[in-house]
Amino acid sequence: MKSIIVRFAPSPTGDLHVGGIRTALFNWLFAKNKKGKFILRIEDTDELRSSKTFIKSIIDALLWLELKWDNNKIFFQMQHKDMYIKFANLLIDKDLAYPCYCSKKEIEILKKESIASKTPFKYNKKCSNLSLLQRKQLETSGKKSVLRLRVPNTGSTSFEDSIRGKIIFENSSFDDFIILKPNGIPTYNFACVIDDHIMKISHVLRGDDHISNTPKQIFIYKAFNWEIPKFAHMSMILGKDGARLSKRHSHISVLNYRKEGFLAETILNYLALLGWSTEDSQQIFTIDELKRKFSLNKCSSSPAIFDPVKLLWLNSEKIRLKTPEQLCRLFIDWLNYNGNLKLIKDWDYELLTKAIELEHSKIKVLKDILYLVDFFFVTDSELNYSLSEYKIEYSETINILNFVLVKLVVLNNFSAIVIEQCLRNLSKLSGKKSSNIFHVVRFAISGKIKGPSLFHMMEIMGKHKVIARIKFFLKKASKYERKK
RNA sequence: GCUCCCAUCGUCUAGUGGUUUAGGACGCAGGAUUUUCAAUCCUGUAACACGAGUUCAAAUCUCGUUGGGAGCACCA
Repeated sequence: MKSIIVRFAPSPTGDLHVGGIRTALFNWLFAKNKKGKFILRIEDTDELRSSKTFIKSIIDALLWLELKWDNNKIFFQMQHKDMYIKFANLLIDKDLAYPCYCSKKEIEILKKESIASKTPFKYNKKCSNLSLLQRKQLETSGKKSVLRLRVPNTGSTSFEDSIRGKIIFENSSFDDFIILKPNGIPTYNFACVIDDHIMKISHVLRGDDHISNTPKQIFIYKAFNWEIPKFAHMSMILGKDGARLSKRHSHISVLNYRKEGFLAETILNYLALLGWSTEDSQQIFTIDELKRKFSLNKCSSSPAIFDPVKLLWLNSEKIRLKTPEQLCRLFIDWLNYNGNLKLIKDWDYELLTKAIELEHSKIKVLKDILYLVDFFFVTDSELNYSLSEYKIEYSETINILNFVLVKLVVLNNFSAIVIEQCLRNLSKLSGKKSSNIFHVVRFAISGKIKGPSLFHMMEIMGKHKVIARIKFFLKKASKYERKK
């Protein structure tokens, strides 16, 4: 059996967006599932728009998502310019391609004419039958040429798409397209075929925007008499407005999701769900499960709209599956990635882990941890009391807190259970509603009206800090009241 | 304009002629639980684009209509 080799071939003309990552992911999953190879090829033949920055960001994104490519090296097309010319010469020798001396301006005029007459543009083959002598004359007169492929103008070309089934094109709808630019650099379709051939690519898995390139590429395969790989075209990912993500929303790099605190495996899991599914509609997968279960015939042929709300849900599910220790590590790595590690430089990691455990169910993105647990670590005066939502009146608040203080000071065992008992007793003793007591204490020590389980939060904070906080709050409150 | 692709709840999808009063997930609404916020657990909400045909039987097959998308570069 032929060995399975696939490739991901981005052009470094922009950051990798979710559409690009999905293509990479499906190729990678397909390779892993079939125990094949996954190759990374950078299609940098567009000299004008390609940049090193984008190459770096593409590699960074793949590394973050751990979509590792095989052979431990990256193929750059521009490092193999000579190879394309060699192959092109082969076609000239067999007269399957010919140089064309028409200038860009001449072609422009032809195009305008075809628009005016409402017929599709096709190159008029003006240069297709020049004699060798004529070519030489044009060349010595300084005329630049491109290389065009001879395309059959009768019959049809078809291929069996692994996702969509048979797709047929009439050959007459194609013209003799350009395979080599005047500077000797190949055009996309030519370079793609040469590379896929020399890399022994067995399956070409890409976005369905390439469907109409496929017959052109088949013309090239046939000209060389090469074996044609299997093609599979997956549906596009669209934005909320139903427009293709890769164009109008192209500024959204996947690395942005990293910055926001999404987990790499969330991105992969979610993207896998866009255009692929299992019979039981399973939603949450480990990466190993994805590798094991992925198959092309479960890929959908209709486009999918990217839903950030579901992505967020999935991320919180993934986060819930982590241990507090793992999350703490992930959080630190995330701060480090964003250059914000200094924000927690005085924080005690052991306390942080406990705090994370306490608020685990509320964390949707890593970013959330910061504002969810910061009150454990900041100094009393750094605490921002959000008074706007605070409901209980001043005198009552002072009253309760003074009671609480007296009770807490004498507590030897400052564990959640004991604290709870203590505060509930206080409620009975004083006749004050327990919910009021809890509310007031919560606000005094955290500055918030929402938060983790009160008694656990107090236990973790420790007796010393809890008492100090309450005292600090009382002082602050009395000042505030006097000002009023 | 030409060519190609696509069409099930708001969104992602299951479904490949009868097992379907169309299943799951996100979302949304209501309830239970709870010291708050979450989480959790129930319950509910909502779809086969339309029209012909094939068939005893169609979301599923065929054709047409409509709608959406992509491609038509000396971009990839």
